[in-house]
Amino acid sequence: MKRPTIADIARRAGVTKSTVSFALNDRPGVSAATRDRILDIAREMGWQPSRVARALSGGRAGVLGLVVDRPARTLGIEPFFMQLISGIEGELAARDVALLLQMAEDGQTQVAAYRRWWAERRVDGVFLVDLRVDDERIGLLAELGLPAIVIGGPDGLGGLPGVWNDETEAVRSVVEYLAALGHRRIARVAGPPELRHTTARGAAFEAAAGALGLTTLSASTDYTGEEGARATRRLLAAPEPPTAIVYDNDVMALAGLGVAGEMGVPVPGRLSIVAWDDSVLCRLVHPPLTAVGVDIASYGAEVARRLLDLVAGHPVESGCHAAPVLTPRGSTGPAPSGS
Amino acid sequence: MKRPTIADIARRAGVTKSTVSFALNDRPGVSAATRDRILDIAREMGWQPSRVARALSGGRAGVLGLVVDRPARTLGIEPFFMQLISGIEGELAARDVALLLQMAEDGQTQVAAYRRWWAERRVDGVFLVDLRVDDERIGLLAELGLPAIVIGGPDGLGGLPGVWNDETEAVRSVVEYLAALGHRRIARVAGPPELRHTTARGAAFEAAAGALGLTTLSASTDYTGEEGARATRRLLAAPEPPTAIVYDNDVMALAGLGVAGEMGVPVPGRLSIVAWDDSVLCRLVHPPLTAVGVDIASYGAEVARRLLDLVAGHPVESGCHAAPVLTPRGSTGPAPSGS
DNA sequence: GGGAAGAGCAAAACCGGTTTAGTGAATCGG
DNA sequence: CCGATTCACTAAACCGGTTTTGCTCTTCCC
Repeated sequence: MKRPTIADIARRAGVTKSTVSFALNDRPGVSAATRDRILDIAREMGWQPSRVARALSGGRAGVLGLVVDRPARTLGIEPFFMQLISGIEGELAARDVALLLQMAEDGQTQVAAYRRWWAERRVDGVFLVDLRVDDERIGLLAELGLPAIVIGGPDGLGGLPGVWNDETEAVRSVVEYLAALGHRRIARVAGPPELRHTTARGAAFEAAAGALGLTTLSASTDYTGEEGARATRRLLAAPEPPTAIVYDNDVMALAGLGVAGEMGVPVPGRLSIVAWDDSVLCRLVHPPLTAVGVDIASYGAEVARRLLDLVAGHPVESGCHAAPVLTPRGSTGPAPSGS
Repeated sequence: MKRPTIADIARRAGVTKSTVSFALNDRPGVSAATRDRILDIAREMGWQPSRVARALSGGRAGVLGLVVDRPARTLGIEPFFMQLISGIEGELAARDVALLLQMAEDGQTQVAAYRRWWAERRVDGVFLVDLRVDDERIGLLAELGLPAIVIGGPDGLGGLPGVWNDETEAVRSVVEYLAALGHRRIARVAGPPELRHTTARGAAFEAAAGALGLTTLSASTDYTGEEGARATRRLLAAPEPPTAIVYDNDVMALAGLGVAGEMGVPVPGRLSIVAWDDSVLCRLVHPPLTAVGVDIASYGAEVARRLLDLVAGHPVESGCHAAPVLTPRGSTGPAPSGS
């Protein structure tokens, strides 16, 4: 099956390519009669513009790119990215913009991916996720002049616009919630320390706990369930184990619940569990996990809208998307009286 | 930062665009000296071909497309797709081919997506996943002449090449495994009946159970954890509940385990649970879930290789990728003696 | 030594759009 | 009634590659 081009339309309408182009793009310089005739013919022939040709003639490619750098074994299971992509997608599909996805194992590959996309003129703009402490991507994108929006923030954006969720408040509400239940020793199983995200949340956690005079413990992980399980095992085996653990993602919280079950530690009897990144996963297990999080899909949608604006040439400023909400469920309860 | 074009290179090398093109593509008609000089200049200027321009001049776009049609709330959590995409990606990235991803809520949107990608010349080929019983996409792609490969099979491909995993054998091994443990009433919590995948597995399940004289029960779901939980609740509340349940994906198995816990049904004491689609998820909970599945990432890689071959013009035939493997873990055990 | 073959490159067409410059006719103002 | 504008459209350049055609200069061979 062959695709009609504007030249085909022009031939049938008895005009030139340029007139067809003007008519199809609703630009002045074409009489109403001619315009209608051209539109009719285009519709009848089932014409659709070639994005490739449009992109070449200086127009936009109609493609945005996202590089995800977490290891595949984590990604497969963490709902966050799929939710995020789903939200982004919804916004893009409505405007006939496509999403290019790449998974990169390490930061170097990731930088290379952005650079290649730019050099090959594949994308009009990119999303930046999982900002690191000294992120070389920031400088790269600024240098290339590739429109980009940072998912996360508000610090370290280096001039790039970003969208984030205000976690300070949420962290405090979680800590206060646990303190109100009588917990005095609380632990945090954190994500990779090289992520800005992790350190910011960690600082808020320490500050909130300190303000209430709580003792804190913490462990760093790579976000995988395995490391979440290992960290939990170590925390619970300590002479003075924590009575509550906050996990930096839902997968690790799930793993923590599994370890507690395996070690015979009742939840929430002797251990309370809180998951960051609320997702369906948290509601499926028994007991269901108390969790804190935002609607990730709407987060993705907002980020997508801003990047579309940016690509369109409109000024875009950074902003907060939402404050995460704490949803108490069965995995948290009063601290054991013995401790 | 501006990107160098072959015209820039030609100017610096004192030759024409065509000579540069020939040199850069290793085609005859250029002397070794000129070729080297051109390559040096190109390297020095950091030239990269514009995929857009290449795509326009009859070449390939260097993009493959995947439309995923499960509802976002399932997708977010089901490891399958991320694993699959990860496997596909690995193969594509090595060849500088990009992956276009779209999520479509319903079949109609999905068909529209493929049609639009084709009309806009955005992709060179597409992956087809979650084949339905009467899948209109098959006919569409054949009509459009868009290279496609079906993930799943072997039936209903309508002339399109496909790759699948041989599940008949695996289903039988699961049923025999449960029978050997003394289970006589086994249930299956299946995926959507409109998927070919589901009906094929169901037929194999019934056949295997029938051959061993087992009683079977079954429930249809939409693959979400919620429906998995609901189905489990109904099955367990029956006058004669099954002693083992096989779930069509890992998320529902997880939900089933949660429901069992909630209802006070010990696993594997009174209920054995088997998950299809083995994933990290299965190893994180307590007890860990007995599961059957294949390495999905390598599955994705194989599918990607075949589609790349197809797009390159090489003949590609259908084939089986692997036979799923049963991995017994803690969620299965001897049938309760009382039943 | 003259014709054919072939190497090495230039010139130009092409892909399918967008965009600018140009043209002839109708319209307008004074 | 004539010059200036506007209107509707044509012609052609352009984006950055690929590919075909054509030209020139060697080289080979009888």
